[in-house]
Amino acid sequence: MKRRTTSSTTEILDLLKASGNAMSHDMIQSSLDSKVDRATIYRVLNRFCEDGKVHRVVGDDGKQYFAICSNCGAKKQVHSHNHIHFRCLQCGTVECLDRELSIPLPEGYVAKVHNLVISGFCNECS
Amino acid sequence: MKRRTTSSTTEILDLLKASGNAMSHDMIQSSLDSKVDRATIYRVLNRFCEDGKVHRVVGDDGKQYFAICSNCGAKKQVHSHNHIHFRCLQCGTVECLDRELSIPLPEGYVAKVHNLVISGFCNECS
DNA sequence: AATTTTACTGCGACACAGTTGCAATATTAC
DNA sequence: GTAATATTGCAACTGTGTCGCAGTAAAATT
Repeated sequence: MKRRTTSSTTEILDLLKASGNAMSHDMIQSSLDSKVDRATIYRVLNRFCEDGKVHRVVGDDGKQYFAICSNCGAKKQVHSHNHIHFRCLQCGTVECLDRELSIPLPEGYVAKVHNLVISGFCNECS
Repeated sequence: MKRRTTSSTTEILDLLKASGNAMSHDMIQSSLDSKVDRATIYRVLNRFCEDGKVHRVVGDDGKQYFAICSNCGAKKQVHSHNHIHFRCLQCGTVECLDRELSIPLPEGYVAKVHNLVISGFCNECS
């Protein structure tokens, strides 16, 4: 399945690049200039994840957030981004912290996805 | 609002104690002997969380898991349990890892909730 | 440049998790 | 035993994310 570039894909990718933070579907939808269907946004984002262009974090609010991390751009093929995200309970911003931490697992355990989110108040809101 | 002990509350608490792992709502419902309404289970669990009897983890599947951690029983009042959970993608088990890690946050940031979940395959399933 | 191929989109419907209002019930206090 | 009120069950509802399908548009082919 070859990928095609459409106005939706470029707009969404540009938006994520410009933002720098992790964005939820509804953040993306309301930030887009043109009207793009909900389902399309989800499909675009899922494709980006498959292609390693973007990674997904699930917040403690149960919602998915999508981000292009500047510092993990180099190693795109690594599915398991083991850095931490911070979600502000006040302003809703979800940012990547540049903390790379290696967590030793018990014998016989294999890690596939790291979902590490700390929620609280960012420096703007605390 | 004083709390009352009912058959639902004791059954659910006993179940979580016996299990030792973090359980989702549907795991709990199917494990209960008596039929308890979905909404009731959620309400009971939310009350337990408020009272600090139980803590909540949100998996990268977006679902809530509830657990009584043996090792964090001592410091009940601490809302922010900063230990890590492991969710097996095969068998669905969600367990507490005994790793306590302190994550330094940037200046001005205040942590309220730690939601640290690693998904993969446990030693039984890998 | 026109045509074909097929990836992508929009719409609607759906599945699921979790919450809430309300009347009925059961627990606790008196 | 009776009164006060926390809890329950039911139904309805919200919100997130997915899927099938027909129509559209990007890319390849001619």
